[in-house]
Amino acid sequence: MADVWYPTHMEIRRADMIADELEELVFAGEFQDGDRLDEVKLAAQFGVSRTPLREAFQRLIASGMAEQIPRRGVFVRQPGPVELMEMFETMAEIEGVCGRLAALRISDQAIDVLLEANKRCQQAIDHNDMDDYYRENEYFHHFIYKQSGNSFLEQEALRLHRRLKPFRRHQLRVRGRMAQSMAEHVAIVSALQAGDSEAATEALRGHVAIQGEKFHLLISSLKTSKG
Amino acid sequence: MADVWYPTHMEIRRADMIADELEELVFAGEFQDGDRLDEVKLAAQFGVSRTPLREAFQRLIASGMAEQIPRRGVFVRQPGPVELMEMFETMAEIEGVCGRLAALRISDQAIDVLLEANKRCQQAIDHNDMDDYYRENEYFHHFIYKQSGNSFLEQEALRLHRRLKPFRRHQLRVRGRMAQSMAEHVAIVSALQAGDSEAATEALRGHVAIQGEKFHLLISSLKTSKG
DNA sequence: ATTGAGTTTCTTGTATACAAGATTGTTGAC
DNA sequence: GTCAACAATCTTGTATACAAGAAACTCAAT
Repeated sequence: MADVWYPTHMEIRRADMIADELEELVFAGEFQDGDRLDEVKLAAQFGVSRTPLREAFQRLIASGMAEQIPRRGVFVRQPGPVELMEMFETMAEIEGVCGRLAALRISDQAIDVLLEANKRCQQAIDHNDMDDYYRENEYFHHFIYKQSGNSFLEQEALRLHRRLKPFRRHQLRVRGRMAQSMAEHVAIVSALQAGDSEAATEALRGHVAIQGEKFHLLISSLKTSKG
Repeated sequence: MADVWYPTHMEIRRADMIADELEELVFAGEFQDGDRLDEVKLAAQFGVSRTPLREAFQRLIASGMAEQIPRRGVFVRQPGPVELMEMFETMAEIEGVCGRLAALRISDQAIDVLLEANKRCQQAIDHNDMDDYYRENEYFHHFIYKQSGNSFLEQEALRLHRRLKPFRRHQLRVRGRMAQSMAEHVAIVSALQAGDSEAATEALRGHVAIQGEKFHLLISSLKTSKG
C-alpha cells in the first residue's frame, strides 16, 4: 500500500492535452469571436483523429469559451466588452467574499505568509520587475482564496481568475499601477489582521474592480479608434 | 429573413440528451460517490455506442459531477458533507452579492414584480402547497439574480443554484420553514426597495445560509445514526 | 440578373475497429 | 498459505467508417 504508484495526473489523454492547447490558443486570441473550430483542420494540425478533438471541444464548451450549434459546429466565443466588464465585476465581488470569510477565519500564521508575500511584491517593485510582481501578486490572491476556508469557493475563484488572466496581463504596465496595487495589498492585509470583514471585503473588491475600470478605459479608447 | 427557421436548440445530439439524463441520474442519487460510469453498460442502456457517451462524460466532468482518471475511467463524485456545506456557503455569499448589486440597480418596476412574486408565495403558503411555493421561491431568486444587472454573475448563480437543487428539495418540509422563508422574502424586498445594499446582502445571505445550517443538522443526525 | 429546385460536396454525429494500458486470475516457488 | 511472475481478459483511448443534415453549387425559368 505504501509504494502504490498513484495515478499521477500526468495527462496521458491526448484529448486533455489538446483541450489545454486549444484553451491557450483561445486565450491568446488566435481565434476571433465566432470562428468555427474546424475538426478536420485541427485534427491534421494536432496530428490526431477527430475523436480526441471532439472530446476536447466539450471542455471548451463547458467553460463557456466555445458554443456548439448542433449539426453546424463549434464556434469560439470571445467575451465582448460588456461581458468582460461583467466578469471583472464578478471577480471583484467574489474576491470580496473571499476576503470577508478570510477575515473571519485567517490564522496569525497565515497573516505572516501574506506579509512575506507582500515583502516580495515590494522587492519586485524595487527591482521594477513586472513579471516577478505579477507572479507574487497572483500568489497573494490565491493564498487569500485559500484563507476563505472554503475550498469550493476557492476553486470557483481560481477558475474565474484563470479565465480573466489574459485580460489582466498587461494591466500592470499602466503607469504607477504597481505601487498603487502594493498599497492596496497592505490595506488588505491590515483588514485581515484586524479581523475586519467589512474592510477586507471592500479593500479586495476595490483592488480587483479597479482592473475592470482600467479595462473599461481601454475598451473606450479602442472603440473610438475603431468606429 | 422573417420565416428563417433559426437553429432551435432542440437537442439533436444524443450526446447532449445523454449528458442531461446522466446529470439527472447523478442528481437523483442513482450513483454512489466513487461509482465508475461504465461506458459499455451505459451505452447498452441508452441504446447508443460509446462515442456519444464519452462526449457526455466530458460535460459531467467539467461540471465537477464526475472525475476522470486516465486509463481508469470516469467516476461520479457526490459532494460529501463538508463540500456541501461549502457549496451552500458559497451560494449564500453569491446571493448576497446579487442582492448587493440588485439594491444598487433595481427598478421600481422590478420591485413590483418581486412584490407580485411574494404574493404568490403567500398564496402557496395559504394553500399549504409546497410544490407551488418551491416554484415561486425559485422564480423569486432567479429574478433577483437577474436584477444584479450582471448576466455573467446571473449565470454563475443559476449554475450553482441548479447544482444545489437536489439538496435543497426537501428543506421546506422542516416545520415552519415556509413561513419563516416568506418573512425573509419580505425583508429582502424591503431592503432592495430602500436601495440598502448592505441590508440586501445580509438578508439574502442569511436567507440562503440558513439552508446550509439546516442541512448541517441533517448531516449531524445522519452521522450519529450511521457511525 | 435573380430566383429557386435539384444536385453535389462538405461537415457533423455516431458506430465500429483496433491498439495499448489496467485488471484479474492462475500457476509455481518459497 | 503467501507472494510474485505470467497470461488471459477487460476497459479505455484513438482511428476509421458510415449515415444524414447543412452548405455550396448548377442551371433552368422568369
